Amino acid sequence: MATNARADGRDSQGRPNRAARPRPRRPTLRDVARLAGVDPSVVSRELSGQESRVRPETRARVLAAVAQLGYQPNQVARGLSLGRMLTLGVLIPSLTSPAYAAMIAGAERAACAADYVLLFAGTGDDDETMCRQLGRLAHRVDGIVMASARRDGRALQRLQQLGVPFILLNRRGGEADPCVIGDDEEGTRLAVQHLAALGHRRIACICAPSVIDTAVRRRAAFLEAMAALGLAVEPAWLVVASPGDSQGGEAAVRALLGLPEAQRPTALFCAAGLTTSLQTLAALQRLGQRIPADVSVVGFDDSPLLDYLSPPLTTVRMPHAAMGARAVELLLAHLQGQQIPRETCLEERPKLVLRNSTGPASSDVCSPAPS
Amino acid sequence: MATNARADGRDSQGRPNRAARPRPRRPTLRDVARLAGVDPSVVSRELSGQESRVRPETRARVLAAVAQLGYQPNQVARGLSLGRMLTLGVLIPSLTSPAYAAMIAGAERAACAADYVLLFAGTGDDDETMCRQLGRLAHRVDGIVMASARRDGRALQRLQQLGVPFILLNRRGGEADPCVIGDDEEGTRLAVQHLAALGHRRIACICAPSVIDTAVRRRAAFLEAMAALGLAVEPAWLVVASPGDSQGGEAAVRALLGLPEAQRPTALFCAAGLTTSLQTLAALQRLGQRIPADVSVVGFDDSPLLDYLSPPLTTVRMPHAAMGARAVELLLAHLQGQQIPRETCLEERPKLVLRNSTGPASSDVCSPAPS
DNA sequence: CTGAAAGCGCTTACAG
DNA sequence: CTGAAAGCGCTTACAG
Repeated sequence: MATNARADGRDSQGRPNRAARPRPRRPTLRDVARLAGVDPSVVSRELSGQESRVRPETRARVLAAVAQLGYQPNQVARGLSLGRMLTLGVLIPSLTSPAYAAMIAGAERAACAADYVLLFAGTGDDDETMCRQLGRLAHRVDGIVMASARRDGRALQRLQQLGVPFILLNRRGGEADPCVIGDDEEGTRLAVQHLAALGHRRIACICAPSVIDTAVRRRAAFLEAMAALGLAVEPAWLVVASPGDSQGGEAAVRALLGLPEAQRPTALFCAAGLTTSLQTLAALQRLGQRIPADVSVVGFDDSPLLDYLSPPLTTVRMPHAAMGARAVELLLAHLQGQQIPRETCLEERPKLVLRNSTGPASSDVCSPAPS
Repeated sequence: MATNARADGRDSQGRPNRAARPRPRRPTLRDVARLAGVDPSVVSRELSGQESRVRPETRARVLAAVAQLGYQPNQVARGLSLGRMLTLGVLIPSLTSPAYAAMIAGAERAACAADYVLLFAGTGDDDETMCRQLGRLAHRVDGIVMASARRDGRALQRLQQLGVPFILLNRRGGEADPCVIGDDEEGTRLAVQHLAALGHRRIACICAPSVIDTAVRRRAAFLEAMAALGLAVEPAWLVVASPGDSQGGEAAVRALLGLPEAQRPTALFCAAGLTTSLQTLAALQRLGQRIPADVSVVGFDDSPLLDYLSPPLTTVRMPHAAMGARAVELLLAHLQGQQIPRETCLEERPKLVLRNSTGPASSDVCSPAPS
């Protein structure tokens, strides 16, 4: 380390930390009123933007005083008075997951635009932690965005009991729980159609377990898309890999590769998220498969880092940031008394980001590709 | 999409959204007091944990009332009364950068442990946005953690003027600004020593521009480490790549590869962050270099995804989460009137995560490696 | 040990 | 248009 830390909190000149100097009292409404020679309520009215409630002459005095003191309203006091906190809570499984990080970034942007502020709470997608964090947040916010794809656990129930307006993000709820989800069905369709267009007829789907709401929807959409293309699906092609399992991708690959030659898929749609996709890719290569010559792979969820893989991985990119923003916008609309739809599926379409992990089905496929 | 959204905000049974139902009024201190038949101040004292200020008999009544009503104090009112908000603000360049996401995760953990809550504001590492977000946060928080490695801009000055206690995270400030940084010097040393131990004598260093505080420290530490090993450093081996520049890695590699054979580095220490490291790796391979056979590479900042690169990239891993946690802990200590050091360098050491991007210096190196 | 009062900084009917 | 008052939900001296 370059510089010595001084444990006495003073710098080399012996002055106290700037941050430790007595904090100047912030000017209040009353300070402004006194300086302008009016009643505090006048200042309040002027500042709340209620037009023409105040005489121009008075207003000038007030504004001058505000400027002179650099007055900024205390939002906490304002919140207490209004019975609103001007704050939203956001529960998030992981700040280090790119998908959720993107949702949060979008949420933050939307909140900022509405002059709301966001309180975050990490949950590790753990039910107990979610419940605890809900309790912590509930009393400081006007509404809660609960991001998670998990359907099990008691967090949703807790949320309902809390009496705080909320919206779910990235999962569906019961009949009365508003939610925002991405169009995972369309994303799945894009992946399957792309693979089919390359001539693949034996396509496997690696999905997360059914407690993950997105997994349920992707699996169903996969089956639908295959059926729509007239492609049969062997039960063995539907494999489950838990996103938390560091061996999930490998186990899935082994199961698939262990199938009799004629039944072995030529393409994999790995719908269980980024980590599992990477595991799958690595396991395939470790087991001697060339990608995409021997087997094509499409993953779910994107990352700029994917460009640097070899081969770079083709993936479905969801509009995560837009989802986060939408959740906040809807919650805010709801707080203002507007009706909001129970389920909102983003109209921003998922995109297939083409890289190099997919190619034409190898020629030893029994039947020719459909034109 | 599978389900129809009903724009009227009612479910298929015509009931209003759960979230739209009239919000039950939360019980207040007065409700508890009334139920327990005591004065609100008694309840307040009991709940603030001031021991033995209340008769056991009374306490029992109060606690029963609290339990019966499920009372939870309104933290905003509490904050207003205490003159504290029980809230910290965190400015962060990007929620989608793994390094900052990790710091934030650590910060959140520490805040949670102290019953504080965190307000986040994204800045894009843009000075104007930072200033704006500071203004937004300043009046709702007891203190601010400003995370960023940038030294330019007016955000720090703004922060100082605001009069809100603060701490910088991942950069040093002026003589009076408390900060928390990682031991980038040690991280750099690890990288250089590792490379030297493999027999490399011509080691290049790709750094971010000098407005990035960590870049300054890494470059200096690189020079020191090289000198300590008795290794000369050609000026041409010190190359600058801006983390924001999508071509930065490639340009650096071209410059280095363009050097006369005898002067060409056999190893690269890419200290400009994850993205630039990946660009560098890709550019090297695109230009026909085998890694590590022709050239060894060490990157800065880690990610689980790096395991899946080919070759997997050896990197320096900084204790980002611990840094974030420490910043919060120190700020909190400071808020309680404790003196805190002006500069805190994490004693958690950086780790060198060995993967496969480094190997012995190729045999055509002029001089043998030092034992 | 307990109660009554004042106050944190703001907002909003309600009178002038 | 402006002022005085009451109140948001809590805390904390100050008296009993």
